[in-house]
Amino acid sequence: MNVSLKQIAQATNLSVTTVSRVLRNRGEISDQTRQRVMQVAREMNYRPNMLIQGIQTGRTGNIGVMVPPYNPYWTEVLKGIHDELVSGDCAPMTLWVDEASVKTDLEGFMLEQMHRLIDRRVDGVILWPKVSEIYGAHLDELESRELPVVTIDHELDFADSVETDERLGADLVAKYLYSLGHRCIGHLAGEPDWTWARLRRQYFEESLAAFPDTECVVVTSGDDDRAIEGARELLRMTPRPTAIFACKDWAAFEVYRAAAEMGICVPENLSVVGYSDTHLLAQFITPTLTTVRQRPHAIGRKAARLLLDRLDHKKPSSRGIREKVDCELIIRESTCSQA
Amino acid sequence: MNVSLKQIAQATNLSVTTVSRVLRNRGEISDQTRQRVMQVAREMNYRPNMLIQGIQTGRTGNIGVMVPPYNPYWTEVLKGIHDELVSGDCAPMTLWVDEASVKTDLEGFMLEQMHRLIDRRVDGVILWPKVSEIYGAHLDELESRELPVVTIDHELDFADSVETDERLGADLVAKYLYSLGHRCIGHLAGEPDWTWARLRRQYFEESLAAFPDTECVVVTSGDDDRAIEGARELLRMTPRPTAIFACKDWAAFEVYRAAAEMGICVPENLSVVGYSDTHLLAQFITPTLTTVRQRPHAIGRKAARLLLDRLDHKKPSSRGIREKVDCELIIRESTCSQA
DNA sequence: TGAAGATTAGGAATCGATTAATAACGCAAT
DNA sequence: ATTGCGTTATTAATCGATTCCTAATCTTCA
Repeated sequence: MNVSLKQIAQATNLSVTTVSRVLRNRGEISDQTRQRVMQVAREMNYRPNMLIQGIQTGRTGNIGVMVPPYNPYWTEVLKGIHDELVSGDCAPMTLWVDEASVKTDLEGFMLEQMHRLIDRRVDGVILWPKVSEIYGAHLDELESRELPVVTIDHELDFADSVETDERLGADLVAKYLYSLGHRCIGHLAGEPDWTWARLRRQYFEESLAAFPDTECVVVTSGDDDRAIEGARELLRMTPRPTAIFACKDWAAFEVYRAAAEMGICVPENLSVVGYSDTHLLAQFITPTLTTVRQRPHAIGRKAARLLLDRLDHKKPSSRGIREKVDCELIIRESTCSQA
Repeated sequence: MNVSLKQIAQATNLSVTTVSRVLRNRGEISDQTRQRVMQVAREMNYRPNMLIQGIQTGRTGNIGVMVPPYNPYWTEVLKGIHDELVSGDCAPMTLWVDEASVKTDLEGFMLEQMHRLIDRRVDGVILWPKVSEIYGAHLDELESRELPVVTIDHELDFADSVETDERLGADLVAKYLYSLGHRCIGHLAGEPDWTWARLRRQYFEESLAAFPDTECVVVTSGDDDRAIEGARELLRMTPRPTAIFACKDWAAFEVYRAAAEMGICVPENLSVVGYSDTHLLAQFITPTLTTVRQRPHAIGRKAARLLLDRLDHKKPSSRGIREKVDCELIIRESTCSQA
């Protein structure tokens, strides 16, 4: 069981106040008293009770994190968040919202999860929301309580945000494919509910349009399960695209499968580019995948940093800080030049 | 900002006591008063303060989770823990201990992390420790405070544990490879620091020994980075094993690489079996990998359940409950019969 | 009308810790 | 001996909520 100041006070024949002042290093205390308290505290294995500090100062040192289904990318983001929070003497409380496993009343469940965080008096929240979820009741709870919020890969008007520099990523892919000689390029886009999917598509179209004689054909893949249908659709087009930029590595893999079905060789007859550089996937499929490597750990760190700064009132007035994290193109075997 | 009972009391001209009794549904309250309080509480967006309940009842509803580096398997375990805790109105506080990124004083860092949890007064802790870390100071902190502890894939004498039924997994692999005609079989073992690695090896040797005319050659791979060396070593042996059982999917992949280097075809000249059925790896490498599928989500759930039961004193006296979760053999392309 | 009984609401203590204000204490100077 | 100063420790209030105990109502019936 845990030891309280009272017990230390009894053991030392001092008042609770004195013990508190010793341990917090406040006020004048004689050396003798100080050392006696310190020693007894150590012997009794005393540890401060942050619940109390939470009540008194209004700061619990806990940061809520609400994320949709886990995946390798998000695991890295979470690690980044963790590392930065811990370095600031805070701790993350991570709750998941798995759309797939919540059968009914998704909004209700999200509200429940948010209340779980609020009831525990988290100092702030890091969110990874979809556009379709923006106006949910759970966000009102945050806003009305004036809890600092940071979003990732998405923007909310009342919150700060961190995201990959999508413009840069799109530029890298467009420029690279163009340099290989590709002119008719397909894009397998993600659900526009996701900010990143929308931007990725928009910027890619813009980037490609900056090069002469290029054409961009877009198909939206929707759910992961149906990505292969989008891939088939792209490959049935005439003229057939000589390269496909998939909105994420998983979708790129579905392009591989669709191409295999139709007897199209990657990369000889079709160059494929993914996005994320998903661990265990991009490097291990055949052929290995050319992809845009994001920096999820850095993104997580930045999000946490932003939140900690808010808590310390380092950015008092400004609302809606937008941070971008860079990315790079990793060239592997799935792309080659087009004669 | 958050609303307190005091503010509701002022708004309704009642005492804090009465407001509390209404919201907690204790004692006799007139319908009129009850409804007035309820309405005001709703209007003011009141939410209970679990910090207070934590102080008073000694239960915060937070469960500490301490894990080493993230990987797909662990992400699933964490999700299982989360799901079960949430269903029991608790929340996980997950802290990582990444050996690779802690340069010096790993033990000190683990103690720090444990203190982070203890200072926040978690009700219990779920651990994934290595044998070499068992006698660290951070575990003493748990034991001396009598905090309920559940370990995963590992056993500590003062804690409950949940792990895959390694005996079953070893049996499945041994029986299957034997049935394919393999007699000389290699095992690429993991560091014996890990309980699972030790058991996996031990049980596999035992299982295989139960079949006539079989031979099991074992090489310990050590770190992930050096798994390929172990694989090479196995493949240079005479007689060369016709099948290799790798302690985990990642190691199996290294066997693929070593085999490729030496011009050995999988599965024609070498059958390979992995362990875990790691998402994104086992299904996507060529050839797809025969492997033992574990149930990490179920393992996580069970661990959390065990802890919640402890908290409710459902298993008062018994110490060291050992739960096993079953597994199954997923047969894919990396294995074939040996003429 | 008055007392017993049933309702309903409030006061005070409690949980663990912090902090402002105050009370003892020793010591030196007058 | 008394005043005054500086040092050191204690009392009391506070944070938000709960709970035991008590007080103030209102009924009801003799």
